[in-house]
Amino acid sequence: MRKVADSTVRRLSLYLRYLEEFEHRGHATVSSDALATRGGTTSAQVRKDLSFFGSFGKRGLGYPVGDLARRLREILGLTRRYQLAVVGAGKIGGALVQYRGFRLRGFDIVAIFDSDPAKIGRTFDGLEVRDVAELESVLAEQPVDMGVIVVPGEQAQVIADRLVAAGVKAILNFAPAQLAVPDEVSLKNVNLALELEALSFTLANR
Amino acid sequence: MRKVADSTVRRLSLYLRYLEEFEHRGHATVSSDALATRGGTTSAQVRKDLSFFGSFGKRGLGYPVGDLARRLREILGLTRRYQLAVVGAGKIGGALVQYRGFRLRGFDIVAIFDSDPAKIGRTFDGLEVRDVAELESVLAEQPVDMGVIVVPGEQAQVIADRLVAAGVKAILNFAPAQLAVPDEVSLKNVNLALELEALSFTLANR
DNA sequence: GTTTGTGAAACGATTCACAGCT
DNA sequence: AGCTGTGAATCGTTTCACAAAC
Repeated sequence: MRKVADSTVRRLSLYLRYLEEFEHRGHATVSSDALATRGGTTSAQVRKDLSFFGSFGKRGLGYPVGDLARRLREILGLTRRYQLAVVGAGKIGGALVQYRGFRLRGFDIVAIFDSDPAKIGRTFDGLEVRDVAELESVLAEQPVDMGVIVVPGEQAQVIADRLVAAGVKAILNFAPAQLAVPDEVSLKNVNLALELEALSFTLANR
Repeated sequence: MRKVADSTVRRLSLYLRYLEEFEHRGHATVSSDALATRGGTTSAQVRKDLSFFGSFGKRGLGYPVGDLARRLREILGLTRRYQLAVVGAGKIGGALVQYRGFRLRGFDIVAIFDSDPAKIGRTFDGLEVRDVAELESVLAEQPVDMGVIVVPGEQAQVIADRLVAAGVKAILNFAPAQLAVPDEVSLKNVNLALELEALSFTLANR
């Protein structure tokens, strides 16, 4: 498959949400312009994004809401569920486990690890915190598709290496660290301090 | 000031962190190449990014670590502290309040709100959850620079409007919603489901 | 008449490459 | 000799504009 820009993929996810809204409101078709207005972009952008994957619309009519939503789910790989392991049972790690939005969209957190004896054995939403020392053995028995790293920055690379060795093919990293992973593993970073600093920049440069 | 690309600002934040590392290790100067290697980018990129704001280096020598870090803090607006209000005292909201990383980098959460009577009056890290009905009166007495929205998607726009009316100039939005804010208010979105779906896309299209 | 799909044009960001300073 | 600062070249993304389909 041709290389798809990250920004394109993000917009596809958004389009899918908007389509679900339109579907819910009983619309049978939707125009690129309607989708664009909903998402704050342009109709040309919507059509370019979609045309990358095929030709889904009817000229003069627009796109069939249900069909397009289905196709986007296929394209985004959302026709199956994903198993996730969270490493780090601190405030954020615990919050992620208990957050229902992930499950709702097909992502099941099936394991959570920590190295702190005070946290091991606690449960979040019925999920017991396991000793991170057992990461390999737990994942051998219960394989996961993605790993979520929520440990301090210094420990993040070691955890990433262990997740990769355990067969994880995608990592969502919340630690403020620049992780190195093999090419075949995909990596996304969420760095909250970075977002706040970007806001700070705009406040300082108005 | 000329328009600065968002990607540039993100890299400046990263450069600042790397400079702090180099400073900590006692380096007096650092080359664009050293910074680039540390951050996984190119030396030309580093020089372009910096040259946007001035000429900080010495040819043949590199950049003075301490001076450049200071300048980057000025550019990013990090020479002052910022007061933040969090709206939504659920799992994520609570986790943010208790997360020490923000305070460490100059962002103080001084108020947290929720509409759930079961949560109002609870404290996180000594900070009492206030009724969101009191948002305007609390912020009138204790003004904040930034608002953090951690409420369900349907409520996010109303909260954004109220924060803006209360004088907030920057918003960090965790709700899965496309918020409309006036031009003079800066907005950053963090959408975790979107990140997971981007990972899902790469898994589905390898 | 409406709206898609798509080449072409415009724009923006990154990389190249080198003159100029230390 | 080493490394910055930057104009020029390249690359990638977005917008334009219109022929084709309904």
